[in-house]
Amino acid sequence: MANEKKIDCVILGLLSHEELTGYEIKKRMDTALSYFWNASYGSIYPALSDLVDRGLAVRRDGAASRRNKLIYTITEDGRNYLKNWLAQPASKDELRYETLLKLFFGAEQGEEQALSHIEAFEAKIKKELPYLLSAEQILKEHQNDADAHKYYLLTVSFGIKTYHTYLEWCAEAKQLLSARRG
Amino acid sequence: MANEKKIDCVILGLLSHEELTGYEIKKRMDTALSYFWNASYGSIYPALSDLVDRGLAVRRDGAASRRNKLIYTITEDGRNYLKNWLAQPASKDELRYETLLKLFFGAEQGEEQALSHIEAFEAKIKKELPYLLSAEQILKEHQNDADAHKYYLLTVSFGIKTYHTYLEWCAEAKQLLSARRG
DNA sequence: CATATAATATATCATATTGATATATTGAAG
DNA sequence: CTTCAATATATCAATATGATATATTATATG
Repeated sequence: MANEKKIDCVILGLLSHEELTGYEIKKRMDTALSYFWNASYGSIYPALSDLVDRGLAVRRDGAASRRNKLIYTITEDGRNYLKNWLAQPASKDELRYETLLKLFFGAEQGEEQALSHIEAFEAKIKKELPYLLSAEQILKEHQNDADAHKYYLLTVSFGIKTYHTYLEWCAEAKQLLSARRG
Repeated sequence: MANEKKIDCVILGLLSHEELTGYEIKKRMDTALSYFWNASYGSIYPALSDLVDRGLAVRRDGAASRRNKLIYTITEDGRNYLKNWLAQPASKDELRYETLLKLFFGAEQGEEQALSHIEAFEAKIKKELPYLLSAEQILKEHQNDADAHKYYLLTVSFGIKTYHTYLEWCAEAKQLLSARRG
């Protein structure tokens, strides 16, 4: 055990909520999960075929309705596989912030450049925050509709809290760097 | 441009501060950078050989002093390569938090398990926080010794701020889940 | 109504990275 | 004088990214 591929688990997790196409899975990833998890088409599509081969998901041809849409549904085995993975402690939580990395080596670049990295980061966070806030709004309203909403809300509130902290840090960091220039 | 491998840039960045062995690079990564960047031996050692081949670093045999220690130093070309990369905007900032991922799919596992994921996360953060706080202390005392310290301090304060927010969130999340049980 | 554009949809592949493991030396503790 | 932890380099299968190719459908615009 504990050898589960992450991509299989995320996909099964999303399929545990609803049946989806590969494209829709990527969209969910880019919206609902993007502030704590990411995946590319290059891992999603092969993983979907693999999950079908292993009987953890089934593929249905949605062509009846329109175009070559392939719809995936989780199986009982898939649900058990997911549950087994969920029962294990999280093996890794990590950040990969290129902004922080560039800032760490700031002595090599000077304050102007360091400042512009912070400003770009700040702008990115300010742009994403409204989406999280509106998601929170909607989730709070429909809190009792589905059990999944409660957990979704927990992760959204994590995102909102950390994003606010990021903005606080940006303000302080900018001040610290600017002050030294004057 | 903009095709720089991340691993090359982190290594050159660390070498811009001081000459290091591959093992020491990994150690720096695991301590000073771990809360915003990570890398494995499997990427460090091949990258070092590659950097030497491309003239961005030089390898010196430290065997004179002891054992088969290979010490790496950044070259002028290496420094220029680093500066060029630093001048470009950060291409990606992302989290990869398995804890949040498992929590997102909480409906499939129930509140007990969700709670234990949060508790494990909380414990991990509480364990790491003191290291950041002591680093902050030391950096503040030696703030003016080297230019690099100022930038290091910026990233450390980012870590401290976000970790405190994580702990706040943990408390709220635990309460939310526990309240519903009673 | 034609057509340009954006969104939907699947797929592949070279390149990058992880995670695990193997091997050996050195320093410190008991 | 031996065991244990730390130092040190290295490799490799498995995994994931990032970029790109291709085609269809829906929508907007002159």
